Amino acid sequence: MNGTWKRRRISEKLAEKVLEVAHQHGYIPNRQASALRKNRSGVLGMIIPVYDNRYFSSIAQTFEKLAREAGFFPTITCTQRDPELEEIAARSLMSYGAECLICVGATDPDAIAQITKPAGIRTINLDLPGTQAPSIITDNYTASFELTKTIIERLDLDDGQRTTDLLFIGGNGNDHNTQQRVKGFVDAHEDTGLIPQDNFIQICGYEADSTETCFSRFVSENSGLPNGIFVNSTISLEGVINWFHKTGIHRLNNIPLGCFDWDPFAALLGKNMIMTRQNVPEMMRMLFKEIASPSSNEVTQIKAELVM
Amino acid sequence: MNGTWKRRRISEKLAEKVLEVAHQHGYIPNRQASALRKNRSGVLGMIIPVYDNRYFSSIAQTFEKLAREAGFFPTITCTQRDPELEEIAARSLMSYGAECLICVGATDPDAIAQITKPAGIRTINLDLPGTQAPSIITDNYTASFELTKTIIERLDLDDGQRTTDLLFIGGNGNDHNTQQRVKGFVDAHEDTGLIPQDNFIQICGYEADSTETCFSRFVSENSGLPNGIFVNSTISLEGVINWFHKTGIHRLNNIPLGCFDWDPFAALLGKNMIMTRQNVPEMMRMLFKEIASPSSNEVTQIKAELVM
DNA sequence: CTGAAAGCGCTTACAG
DNA sequence: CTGAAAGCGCTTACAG
Repeated sequence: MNGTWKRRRISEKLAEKVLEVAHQHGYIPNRQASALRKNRSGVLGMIIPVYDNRYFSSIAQTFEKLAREAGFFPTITCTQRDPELEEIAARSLMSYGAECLICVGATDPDAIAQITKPAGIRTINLDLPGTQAPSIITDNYTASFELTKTIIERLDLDDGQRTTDLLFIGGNGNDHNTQQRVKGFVDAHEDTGLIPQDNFIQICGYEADSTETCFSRFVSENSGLPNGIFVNSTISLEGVINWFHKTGIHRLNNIPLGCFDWDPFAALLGKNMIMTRQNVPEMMRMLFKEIASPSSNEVTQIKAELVM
Repeated sequence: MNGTWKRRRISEKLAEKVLEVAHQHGYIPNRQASALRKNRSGVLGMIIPVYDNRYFSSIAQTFEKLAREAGFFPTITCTQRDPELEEIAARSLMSYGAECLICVGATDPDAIAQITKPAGIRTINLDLPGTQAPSIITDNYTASFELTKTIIERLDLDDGQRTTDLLFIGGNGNDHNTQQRVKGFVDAHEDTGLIPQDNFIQICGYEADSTETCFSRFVSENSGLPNGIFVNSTISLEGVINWFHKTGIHRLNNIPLGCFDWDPFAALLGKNMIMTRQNVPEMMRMLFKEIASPSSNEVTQIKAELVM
């Protein structure tokens, strides 16, 4: 049934007859048994924070397509940015025979590599880098630098003003991406001869709720809206937009709003929306190159695109 | 390692010692071998059209969460509304031992039930119904009726006008959901003493591109915008919004726009957006009820919610 | 009560 | 060249 008859003295005619009968009876090979014997399952596991935004859903969709085309069986599991769930999911995928584990935006990729290593299972990091496995990520610094510059150009600054009153909001202070994006944000200020205020950098988590709360507090402490906003992900953007929705959505039109990540509907909100679109197809291409021929534990950075 | 020691005369102390050593060595049980022997894999398979919209991504996310809570191993695969890929994916999931196959928005759910039946594998349909397995779907007729009524209320109709000039766009004429939504659309007209024009019902596929092309053609043939628009899914909405983006996004404010499906950013586009939000948590609750205790091949309809 | 054998559905090295 | 045995990592019915 698996084609090995070709290596035997079995006629094509007989083989076809057998295959035909098997097909009629609805025979489906048991890949679990095959995997057990061959010590090769063809399963490619992926853990990903969530499905419900364009960046991650597009990663999941492209990954599945390419994996199937390469003859693998893709299995994705979403782990809600919960490090404990990430470990459980990793073990579970290994239990089910995953040959290789792709960790997307994992809280602690090195901890997962630590689990897979003794079992001889490879790990590849995507979106957030680690040190124990090859990593493929966006060039967050450059993309953030460019996004910030573009927002600053659109700000309504007084002559001789040294500060921008531009707010950076959202993200996780412990993750590499947020750190690099803050760095790009700060450097873009300096590059323009401006300085960002300390309390204008609000790292309050990615979640919509926490971002909305944070933004609301910021506005009341600041006694008004900032000059412009840099939102760190579409997930956080939901929180910011919710605040505007509750307090007057038209105010969105008066303020330059940059968002790190892209969404087709969000891109059309307000008159001043600028979005960063990460290059998912290219990241996936690099991922399958890495799967096909393993390299060293280096970080590959992919350029993102500015969408206005 | 699997807990059966409790049925033997093995002391807890010894068991713990063994488990501890196994843990230190990074032992992970092989679920494929276990599944082979027990003839029970714990794998729950799901096929779904795409991940990249809120409705399907939320189904995927909730499914995974509940499956894991119920002790199953969820495996989702997206099949791009391609009937051939749906069959391949179904066979593939069966090969990997899926105990039960959940078909979400499948083009031909009965064809898949036909494949799984001989292997003794259950099928459950979600979103689109079939006749060979239990189905859990949205009450499309009622939701469409209500959405249409709400759009009609907002139309700027002349006194004595018999037609609404309200456009229905998007969807697939062969699928049950589109048929029911068109029925609700027509009946809501009649209920108001109005009639929909024939050429104002444009079933042009769900894809953004085909909807944009169709809308563009409609506007030029109609020599202008319709009075209002009923868009059949957020996927089709992307096409309509793209058209407005290219031709003047401000015009969105002047036209009541209803969309069957919900998206947090789309909900805030224009001043006249009305969205139908399908009740994913309730659908998932019913799904796991069905998984736990199989019923007959009936269709369960879940009410959707209107979001303004 | 418990050790050891049989067997799940495959693949492949080996004997004849 | 090819039939039949061994074995992948588990679980469980059975013998003693």
